[in-house]
Amino acid sequence: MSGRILPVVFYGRKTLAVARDLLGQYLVRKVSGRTRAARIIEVEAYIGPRDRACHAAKGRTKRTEVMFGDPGRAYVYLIYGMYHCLNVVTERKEFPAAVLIRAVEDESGIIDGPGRVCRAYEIDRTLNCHDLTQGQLLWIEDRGERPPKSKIVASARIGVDYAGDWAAKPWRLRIEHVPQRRRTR
DNA sequence: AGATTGATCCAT
DNA sequence: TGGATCAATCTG
Repeated sequence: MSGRILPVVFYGRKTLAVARDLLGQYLVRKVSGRTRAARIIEVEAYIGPRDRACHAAKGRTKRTEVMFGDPGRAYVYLIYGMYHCLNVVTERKEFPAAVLIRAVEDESGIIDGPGRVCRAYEIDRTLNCHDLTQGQLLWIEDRGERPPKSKIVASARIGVDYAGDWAAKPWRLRIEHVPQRRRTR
């Protein structure tokens, strides 16, 4: 099974459009000679220097630098000293924005939560800044399984209460028929 | 509800 | 250079 590797022009668009269009696409990971793929079912958008939930709102630092660069790169960071989160960089160069991959589905079932996705697919900071458009190590491809717009449900982003008004933006997108794990926060 | 865990960032 | 913070998850 294979599909069309998403090119730079896919990523270099408005972040919400990229986020929506990433749903149903396949995250593909090649590690030690084995290739695995998982369908993306939930994402979150982080959009620009004014979005207080976006790491780049704190400025351009070594960590956030990749978000200011070319679209189609991976932004991978360590959170709580234990888990990794995978984002894809969007928009034009110099405009910091990204889409967080929050949940996927593969033959083993649903992998819910960005830390679990990275753990299951062996994604860590060695892949930070990785070019997702080259079909090597890690990429995203279109297998023609994108959901209709009517099946996408939007809600507030998770774990960004510190972001004031920006926390309420409905920038978390999920394919609706996929059951959601209960969350207490 | 509380513990875990370490890189990062900024104020002391 | 220390210490608060954190796009999370696991165990109770």
